This record gives sequence, structure tokens and C-alpha cells, in this order.
Amino acid sequence: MNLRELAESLGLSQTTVSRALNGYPEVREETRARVLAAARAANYAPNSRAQRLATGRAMTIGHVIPLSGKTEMMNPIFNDFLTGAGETYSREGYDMLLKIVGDNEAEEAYRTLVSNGSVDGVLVQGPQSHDPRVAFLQSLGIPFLVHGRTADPTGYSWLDVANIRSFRRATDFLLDLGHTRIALVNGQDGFDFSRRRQRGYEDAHAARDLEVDPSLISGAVMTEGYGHSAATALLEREDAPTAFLVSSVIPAIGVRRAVGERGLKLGRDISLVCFDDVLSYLTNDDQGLGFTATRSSIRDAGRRCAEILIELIRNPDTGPIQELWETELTVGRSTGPCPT
Amino acid sequence: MNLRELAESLGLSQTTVSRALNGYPEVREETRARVLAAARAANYAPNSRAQRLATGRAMTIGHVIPLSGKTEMMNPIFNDFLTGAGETYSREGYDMLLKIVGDNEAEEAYRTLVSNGSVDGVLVQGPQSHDPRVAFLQSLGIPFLVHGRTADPTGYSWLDVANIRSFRRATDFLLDLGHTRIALVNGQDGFDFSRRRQRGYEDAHAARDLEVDPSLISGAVMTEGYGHSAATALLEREDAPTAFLVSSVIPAIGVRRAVGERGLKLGRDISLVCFDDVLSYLTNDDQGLGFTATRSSIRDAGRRCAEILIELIRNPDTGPIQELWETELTVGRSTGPCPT
DNA sequence: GCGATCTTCCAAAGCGCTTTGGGTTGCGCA
DNA sequence: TGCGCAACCCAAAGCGCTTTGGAAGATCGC
Repeated sequence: MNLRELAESLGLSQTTVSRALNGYPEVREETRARVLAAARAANYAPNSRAQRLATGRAMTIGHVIPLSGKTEMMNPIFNDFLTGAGETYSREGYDMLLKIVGDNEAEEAYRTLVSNGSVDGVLVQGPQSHDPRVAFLQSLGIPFLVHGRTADPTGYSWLDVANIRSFRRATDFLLDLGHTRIALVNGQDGFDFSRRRQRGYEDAHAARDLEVDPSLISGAVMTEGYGHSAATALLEREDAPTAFLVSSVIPAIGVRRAVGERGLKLGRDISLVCFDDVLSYLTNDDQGLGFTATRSSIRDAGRRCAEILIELIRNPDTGPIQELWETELTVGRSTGPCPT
Repeated sequence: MNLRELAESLGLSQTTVSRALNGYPEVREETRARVLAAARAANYAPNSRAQRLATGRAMTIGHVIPLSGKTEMMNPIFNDFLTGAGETYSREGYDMLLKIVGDNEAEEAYRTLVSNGSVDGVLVQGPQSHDPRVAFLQSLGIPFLVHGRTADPTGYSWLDVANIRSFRRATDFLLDLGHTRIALVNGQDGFDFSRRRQRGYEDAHAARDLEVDPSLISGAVMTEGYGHSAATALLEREDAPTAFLVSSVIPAIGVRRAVGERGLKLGRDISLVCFDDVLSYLTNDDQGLGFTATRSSIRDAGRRCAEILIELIRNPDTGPIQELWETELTVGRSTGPCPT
């Protein structure tokens, strides 16, 4: 069943039927009702391929996800981010086009996505400090929004959490508890959030005239195993840290495992603060993991990112939209005063 | 730049240029080379909307993901599944359309996806034992593939792991170690994999004339918190189990937390076997979580599911393709003989 | 009662591609 | 020389929708 057939069956022109379905005013309400009823009865839905060709709009937003490095994994927090974005898309009538590509194929993927017109805009996740994608997308002239920021966050739209303040706050919290040797188990090097978080950690030390021991800082893909191995190595040292600041609950779980294996107890012998993205399957509340954490919901971020991007698509002339979210520190059972 | 302009600039007809680009034989190799060079130089990519309208193929595969129940979360293992499927899609030139919908909106989503022609096939994840989607998709007459099975797995295509054998094997392993009170921390009720896994657990008991204590069985959305609360409740009992059989590494982490909180040690006081989907960020090898597990890579499953589905799309007349994967048991550090 | 103005509808022209159904051209062969 | 057959290329007709530029009929003011 297509528009022509539907129009014929109603004794109307395609024009009128199309207008009736799309809510244009040039059609009598009575006729509109007739059309809608017939469309429903015939289970008619306009062919979206034709619709998109005719309108020139793809009604689709692209997410290009490069598999990171050799591990070739998709960042697990993307899961919740996509869920949030997907909610907005469904509500606004957009489709989500998800493209999984190798590490170096991202630009090519964006290029074809744009030049063959299959998306109206793209959502960029996991930006590096110096991410070529930003300039590249600007040169392509397509609306895009970055979740996160680059080192120079001007001239394009983004939404990010205040990573520096967030980690400064967390570090201050541990310093206030008397910890002086605090390990930073960070995300992978190169990602801008990692840089900013380290900056927050350093700022907190600097404000108290404390030296930072660089050997207490490490960064990698945020797996459970990484948290475990990093913590194990650190805890074996003579001058082991008494506290850990961890960039995600996933490696934090690994840190806890390492702590437990050495017969130590979190919150008593070792303190841990982590960044909590409020992952749905790793709840960090009182019933859940119970880590002291600075937190910001990645799913909410996904929702909001999608909203902003759609706004940018609908109004191509609006300047860059930038939104910075504060995080909140919640005290769990994983922190306590520095043992003496 | 579109086909007409490209053709004009070359002094050729659209037909010839189109054929040259699409590899048809009716064009001289020399001309083809000229066309390809010009296309590359002009950075031309055929408009996919027009292409799809003309060919009638969407070159897109739909994944409709219903948020489960009140928790409204996307199953975290979908992440790796999508990664695998996405690899195949990229290789085969297909796009992935991801649609996140509320629990009851799945059918509607499929219906519009199909009737407006935006997908050539759909991949169904997380089937219930009696899943209305199967009959519904059959009635829509679109190629589809189910990852998993329903209670009656006939007449449609699917790929699944041998859940019954897998859990029977795991249960046997624990029984062999002398455990008799084995808790089953299963997935959510209603999902067919949960049913089959319980069946395997029961079969193993029945084969040894052992009674199953139904109070040792529970099922829920597979979060860390669920594993923790289920294990906590069980361990508080007088007749606490000495072993746990857990449907995913995520709740297994929660079980381990509960065990640790009670001052017990996994592999010595309490044994744990879990199903390991080989999640990329929760590696369960020797360096990783170290759980004894029956395992099957969900990412490989995603890859293969996509392949089969594309095969079904290209050859609509092939009968149902069904593939059953065996799992392998690997012994980690989380199991040991039943303490006496 | 009549031109002006809405209201309501329509025919037809795209959108940018694929594909059908020919046309040329050049070559081998009798 | 003339015929048949490849090889190569083209014009034009869709694919199913939106949208422009009217036209016909109803309504209104005076």
C-alpha cells in the first residue's frame, strides 16, 4: 500500500492525502479524518526512503563508534549513553544509526555518512584532547555535538561534566581525611577527560603545596582487570598508597578485588573514591557497590546530548551550544580516615 | 555533487556512470577507470536515500531494544553483541538502526520499521519463552533472526548457546566437588535462557536423584546489586548454600562482594560458577575475574548472527537457519571442594 | 449580484538514483 | 561488400514521496 493507492481508494489526490497525513492546514478537518481513518485501516505508513529523498532530510542521527586500540572494545558506558540518546530520538522521531568501525576508519565513516546523506547530524563520543574529528566534521559542514570536550573547546557544540572540579573535589575529600599518598587510576591516556581529571587531582595537591608522585598515576582502558592490576602493583610497594581515585566504577571493582586479595578492607585500610556514571547494571547506591563517588548520570547526558543535537539540526544557524554539568560527591562505605 | 553532474562533467550518461560505479560489465574498463577517478576526485558518494528508493533495499538492519520492565535498562551484554554485529555490518555494507523503546512499544516499533521500509531485516535479542515478537515478525513477512530461542524453537531462524547442557555441566562440576546445596542466581524470569538454565540445573540434580530446593533459586535483572542481595539473603540462612551458580559475571561480582563482606573466601568457603559472555571490559581470564565459568563469546554471537541474517536477507527462500553453540567450562579460582 | 478572498483540492515537477529497452559502433566472417 | 554479433553507451521510465503553482468552488462584503 502506497500513497497513490491510498489516494485512489479515497478518491483524492496524492497531494491532499499527503497534506492530510502531515498535518498541513490546507485540508478540511472532515477530509483529514477520513484520510487518517483509511490510512490506519490499511495499515499504511509512508515509505521512509521516499520521504527522505523528497524532503532531503534523513531523520537519522549517526553514532560512529571507533573500537579503541588493540583491545578493540566498545566503551561499556556507551551502553547507557545510547539508551538515553535513544529515548530522545524515539520521542522526536529520529532514527539512530550506529556504526562500529576500526580505530582508523572513523573519518572515512563520517565522510561517507555525510556525503551520501544518510544522517542529519552526528554525535561524537569519547573525544581525545586533540581530536581530529572536530575539525574534520566542521569541514564537512554537518551539525554535530561532542559528548566531552577537546583541549581547546571553542567553536563547536559540546556537553561535558566538570571533570577538573569533580576530581579536585574528590581529591580534597581524601586529603581532608588525612590521606597523602593517593593513587590515580585514570582512563586511557589521550582522552581529554583523563587529562582534565588528572588536572583536578594535581590542582588539589598544588593548592596544599603537596607534591604529586607521578608513579602513583596510571591510565588505561577502563576494564575491571586494569583496576585490579594497577592496584595490585601499587599495593605491593613499600610506599603503597592509602587511597585510590578511580575514573570509573568498573576498574574500581578491580581495585576492590585487589584490596580484598591482600586481606585489606575498603573504607578501613584503603580508601577509594571513583567516578560514577550511574550505570544501570552497576548501581552505586547504598544497596549497591557503595563506593564514595563523584557522580553524573551518563544516561541523562545521552538524553540531553540528543536534545541539543536535534536543536542544532533544526536550527542550523544557532551558534555553538555548550553545556557543563557539575557532579555531586556522595559518601559511601569505601572511604575513611587515613590509618596511622 | 550528484550523479547527473558527475555524468555531465565526464560527458557520459547517468546510466553509464552508474554502471561504472556499481561494477556492471557493460562498460569499458578504460571508461570505468575514468569514472572512478572522477568520482574520487569530486568526493562523490551516491545519495543513499535515492539509492535505497530506487533499489527498494534499505541496506539497513534493525535492532529494537525494549527497556526491560521498571528498571528500564538495556541489558549490558547487548553492548558486546552490538559490537560484534556492527563489525559484520560494516564489512557487508549494511547499516545498523538501533531503536530504544519502552517495554510495550516493541511491536509498534517493528511494525513501522517494516511498513515504512526502513530495514531489510531485524535482529531480535533477549527472547522470552513465549515471545509474541516471533509470530508477529512472521506475520510481517520480514527476514529476522533471534539471538536465543523461545520455548518452541521451530519454524524460524535463531542462534543460541546450549544453555541446558551448559548449566547441567556447571552443576555437575559443583556436585562432583561435593557441593549439595547449590544456589541458582539466574536471569530474569520469563526469558527463555533463564528457563533453560534452570532446566540444566535441575537435570543435573535429577540425574543423581537429588532434590532441588526451590528456595535456592532466584531470578532477576542481572545487575551487580541483584547478585549481592540474593547472595546476602542466602548466606544469612542456617542452611546456607556452599556454592553459587550465576547467570552472568555481573551478578557474580555482586555475589563475590556479599561473600567477602561476610569474611568468607571464594574458592575456599564458597564456590561460584558463572556464565561468562566474554565481556570485553570484564575479562574473566587468569588475570581477570578468575571465576570458574561456562563460557561463550557474546561478541562472536553478534558477529555470526549478523552474518546469518544477511544471508537470510539475500536469500529469502532459504528455510530457517538454526545454530546451536556449545559452551566450554574453564576452571578458575572461584571453586573448590565443599568444606566439611 | 458580483468581484475579491478564502478554502479545498489537484496536476505535475521534482528528489537522485537504478534499470529497462533500445541504439551505435566496430569487428569477424562468408 | 554486407551481415550478425558483441561491446559500449544512452534516453527515459520508474521508485514513492513532498511541494509548487494553480484552479474550482464556497463565502463574503458592499
